[in-house]
Amino acid sequence: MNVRVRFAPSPTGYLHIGSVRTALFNWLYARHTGGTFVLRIEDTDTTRNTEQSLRTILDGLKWLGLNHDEGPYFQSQRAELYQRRVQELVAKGLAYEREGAIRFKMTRAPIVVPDLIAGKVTRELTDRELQDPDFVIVRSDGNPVFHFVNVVDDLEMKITHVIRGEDHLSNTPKHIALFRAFGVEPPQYAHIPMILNLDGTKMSKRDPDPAKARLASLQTYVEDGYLPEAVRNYLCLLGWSPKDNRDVMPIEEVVKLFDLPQILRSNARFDVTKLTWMNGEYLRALPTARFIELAKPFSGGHDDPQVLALVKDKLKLLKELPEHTGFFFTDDYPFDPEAVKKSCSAPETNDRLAKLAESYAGASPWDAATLEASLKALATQLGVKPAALIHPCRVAVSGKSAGPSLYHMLAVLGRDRVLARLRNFQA
RNA sequence: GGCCCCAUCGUCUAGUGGCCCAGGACACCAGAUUCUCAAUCUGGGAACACGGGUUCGAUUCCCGUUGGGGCUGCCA
Repeated sequence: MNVRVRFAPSPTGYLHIGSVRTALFNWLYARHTGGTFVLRIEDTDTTRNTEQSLRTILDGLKWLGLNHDEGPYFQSQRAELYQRRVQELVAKGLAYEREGAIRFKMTRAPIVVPDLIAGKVTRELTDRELQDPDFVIVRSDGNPVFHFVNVVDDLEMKITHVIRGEDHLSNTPKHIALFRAFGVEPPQYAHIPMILNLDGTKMSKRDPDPAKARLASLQTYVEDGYLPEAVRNYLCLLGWSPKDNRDVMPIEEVVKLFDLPQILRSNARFDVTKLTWMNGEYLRALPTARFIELAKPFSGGHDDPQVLALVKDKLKLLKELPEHTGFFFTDDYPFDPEAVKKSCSAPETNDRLAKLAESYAGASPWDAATLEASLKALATQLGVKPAALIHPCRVAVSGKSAGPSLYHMLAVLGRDRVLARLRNFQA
C-alpha cells in the first residue's frame, strides 16, 4: 500500500513549534516509506483565516525543508464536495437538521481507536455524550465544522496514516464513526504526544511570560539565527530516538530509521538550551563560504567575509554576530570596564602599548605570523611575558577581553587601525 | 466533575524480567589545554514518583494512589 500522509494546519495565526514537529513527523514517515506528503490548508473558519498566516506556514515549511508532494489544497475551495457528502449522510438517515445546524447521529457504543503509538484506546462516553452523543457537522451558518471536513478530506485524499497531535485523540471516535458512515475503513492513526515548556505548561504565543511566548513560534528561531537543520534535528529527538546514543545526525539518517511504533507515548519538554547547543554544533560544522552566506542577513550590513570567517566558531546563534564583530566596523567601540580593569591595570600598560605600536609600525608583511613574532620579540626585550602585551592589546583594539585569536584579529583589522587604536588607548 | 493518555537524572532519552547498585546527550561543578573567550579532552554530582501484588528475581508485568497532560464547542 502506498503511504499517504498529510499536514493540515489552519491559517489562523503563527506557526506553532508543536505543529512544526507534527509536520516533521509526517514528512519523515512519507520519506521513510517512499510515500506521499500532502499539504492541506484547513481554512473553514473564515472569520479567523488570514493571508499572512498562510504565508507563514508555507515559508516555515520551506525554511525547514519539509517539502510536500501534493497540494496545498484549500478547504475553502471544496465547499461543494462537503455539501455532497452532507447530503449523502442525510439521505442515508445518518444526519439530521436541528436548530438550523446539521447533526451527525453518533453511535452510543464505545469506539475503539487503534493507535500506532498509544495502542488500542477505548473511550467511554462522557456524561454529556450519554445525554446526547450526536454532534454538529454543519453550523447553522452553513459552514461545515472541522471534524467533518477533516474526515471527508482524508477520505477523498486517500490518506492512509493520520499523524497528528495527541490533543486529537479524544475526538478520534467521532472521526472513525464518520468514516464508517461513509462506508469506508478509517486510516491508521498515530497520535504524537505534546511538546510542553520546561515547566510543564502549554507552549503558547499568548503566554504571559514573553520569553516563553517567543518559544512557541517557529518565527523566533528564524529571527534568532538558528539553522533549519538544527531546529529540525532537535525536533526529531522530541519523542523519537535513534536508540544508539546519537543526537546530532543528518536528516537522511533519521529518514532511514524513523518509524511510527517507536515514537514515545509521553509528553516532551522543550529545552531551548539544548537546541542552542546543537545550533552551535551545526554552525561550526558549516563550510566557511556557506557560513558567510547565512551570516549576511544578521551582520547589519557589515559583511566583510574575513571578519565573518574570524568569528564563525564563536557563535551559537547568528543573531549574536554584531556583538562579536562590532569593533571591526567602527572606531567608536565600547570598552568593557571589567576588561580594562583586569588587563590594563599595570602602570606600564600605556608605555608597553606605545612600544608595541612602534614595533608594529615596521612589521612586514602584515600577517598573523609576523605580528606574533614581533610581539614576542618585544616581550623578550622588555623582559615580560607575552601575555603582558597580548591582553592590553586585545582590550585596546577591541574593547573586550574575549574574542578571536589576537594575531588574526589584528591582521584583519589592518595596520592603520591597529596603530591608531594602540596610540589612542589610554589605560 | 466525567472520559482518555502518560510517569527513568533539572531536561531530552537508552532500557521490553536477571547483562542495570541503570547507559548517552544538554545543563551544572572541577581539572587539563589555550593569548582571552569559545571549542576540545578528562573527571564529578544527578533518576527508575509512591504503595501493593505476580515472580527465585522487577526500572521492566498487573492493580491502586499521587502527579502531569489532553478532550469534554455550531474552534481547529
